[in-house]
Amino acid sequence: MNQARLSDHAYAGIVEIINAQDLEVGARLPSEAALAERFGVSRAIVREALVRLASDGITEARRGAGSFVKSRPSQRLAAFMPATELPATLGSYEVRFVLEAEAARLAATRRTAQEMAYVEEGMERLREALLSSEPAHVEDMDLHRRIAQATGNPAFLIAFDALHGDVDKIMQAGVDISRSRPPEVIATMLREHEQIVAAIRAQDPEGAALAMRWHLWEGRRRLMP
Amino acid sequence: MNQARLSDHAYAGIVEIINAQDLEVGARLPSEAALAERFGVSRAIVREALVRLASDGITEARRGAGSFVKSRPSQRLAAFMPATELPATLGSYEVRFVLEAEAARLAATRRTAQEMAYVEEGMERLREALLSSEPAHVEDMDLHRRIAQATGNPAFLIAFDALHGDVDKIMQAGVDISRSRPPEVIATMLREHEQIVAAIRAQDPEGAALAMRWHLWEGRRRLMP
DNA sequence: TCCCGCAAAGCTGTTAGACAGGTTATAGCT
DNA sequence: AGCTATAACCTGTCTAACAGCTTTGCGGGA
Repeated sequence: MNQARLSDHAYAGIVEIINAQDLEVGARLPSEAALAERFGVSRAIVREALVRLASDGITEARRGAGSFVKSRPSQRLAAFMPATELPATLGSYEVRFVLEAEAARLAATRRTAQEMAYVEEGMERLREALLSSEPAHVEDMDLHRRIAQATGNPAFLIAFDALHGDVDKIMQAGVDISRSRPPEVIATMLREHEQIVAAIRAQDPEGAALAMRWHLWEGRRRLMP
Repeated sequence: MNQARLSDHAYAGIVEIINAQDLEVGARLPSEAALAERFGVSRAIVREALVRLASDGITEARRGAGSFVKSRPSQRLAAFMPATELPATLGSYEVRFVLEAEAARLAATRRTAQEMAYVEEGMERLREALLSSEPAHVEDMDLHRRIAQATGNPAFLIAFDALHGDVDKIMQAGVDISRSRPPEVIATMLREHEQIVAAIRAQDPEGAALAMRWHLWEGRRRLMP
C-alpha cells in the first residue's frame, strides 16, 4: 500500500471534529489556518483535505466566510470506512439484486445498437478470460458495468460505481474460490452471463432481469454455500 | 451557486486528458508542473485536483515517480458531471424506485426497535417541518436515509449517498414547487411518508415497498406532470 | 559488447510567505 | 438606536524552496 498522505490525516481529523464536537449542518468549521496549526501541517495540506470533503458533499466552502458543514459524515461510510468492514458477501449482494436486475431490464428495453455492441464486446472479453482459466474478476465486473451503462441512465452507473469497492472484493473472493474448483463452475458462470446478454440482445426485459437475479443468486451461493 | 474553483477545471482537464489521449490503466500522467503550466494555474491547484482524482479512484500517485491512471474515468460521471446535466428528474428516480423500495421492504422485515425509533424521529422532524410550511427537503431526504439505514445493510447507504447529489437537487426542486402550491399537496406528501413509516412499523414488507414506490411515483409526477 | 553501479535529473510531498478579493463584526458617528 | 465605514478575518491562488524517492543515463570494468 501507499503510505498515507498527510491530507488523509487532515481529512479524518476534520471528520472527527465534526462528529466529536457534534457540529450541526450549517455550522462553521475552524479556519484553514487554525486547522493547519491544530494538525501541525501547512495550510496547503488542509486545503487538499477540504477540497476532498467538499467534493464528498460533507463540507462547503464560502469564500471570505469559511467552510461549513453541509451534511453530517457520521454515517457516510463510503469515504473512510474500508470495504472490508462491511458484511460484503451478503450486504452488497442485496443491493445488487435489485439494482442490477433493474439495469438488465432497462438495458433490454432501450439499449441502442451501439450500447449492445459495447455489451457484446464485454461479453467476448469475459469469455476469453474465463476460457483461458485466468482470474477474470476484472472482466466480470466490467461486463456488469457495461450492462448498467446500456440503460442510458447515468444514475445506475453512479450507484454501481459507489458499490465498486465491495463488488470488487466479492468478485476477487469469487475468483479465488472458483479457480480452485472444477471447470464446470467456470462453464456455468459463462453460461449465466451469456443468458443475460442474450436476453438484452433479444430485448426481453423480464428475461434479462430474471437471468441477472439468478446469476447473482448463484454467485452468492458459490461464495457461501 | 458557488463560483467554480480552479481545481475543478483542473480536475475536468485531467479527466479529459485521460480520455482524449486514451491513456490506458497504468499509464503515467504529465507531471504536476507540466499540468500546472498547461492549465495556467499553480502546482497547488493541480495537487488539489489530483488528490480528489485519487480519492475518486481514478488516479494513483507514486512518490518520486508520478501520477498514474488507476481506472478509466470515461463513464465515471459522479465526480465531475454536475447533477444538473443528468436527466435527474427522471434518471435518479428510476434508480430510487428499486433501491428505496427494496430498502423499505427490508427495513420492514428486520428493523430493530432502535432503528424503528430512529425512523420515527425522522418522521417527526419531517412532520414538524412540513406543518411549519418551511422548506423541508433536508428533513425529507433525511427520513429516506434513515429508512435505508434501518435495513441494517450499509451497502444501501453507500448507494443512497452516491445518489445524494441528485436526490438533493430533485428535492430542492420539489420544495420550490410545492411551496408555491396549495397546502393539500403538503398534506399529501405527509400522508405518503406516514404510510411508509407505518408499514415499516407494522413489519409489513410488501406494504412498505408499495408505499415507497407510490410515494416516489407521485413525487415524480408532482415535479413533471 | 555487455553488464553493473553510481550520479544526475525529475518527480511527488510538504512548507512558508504573500497578496487579491470577499465577508463579518466592530467602533464610531449621527 | 440605527446606520455606516473600516478593520479584522477568511478563502482562493501564486511563487519559491527543500526533502526524499524513482527513473534515467552515462561511464567504467569485465
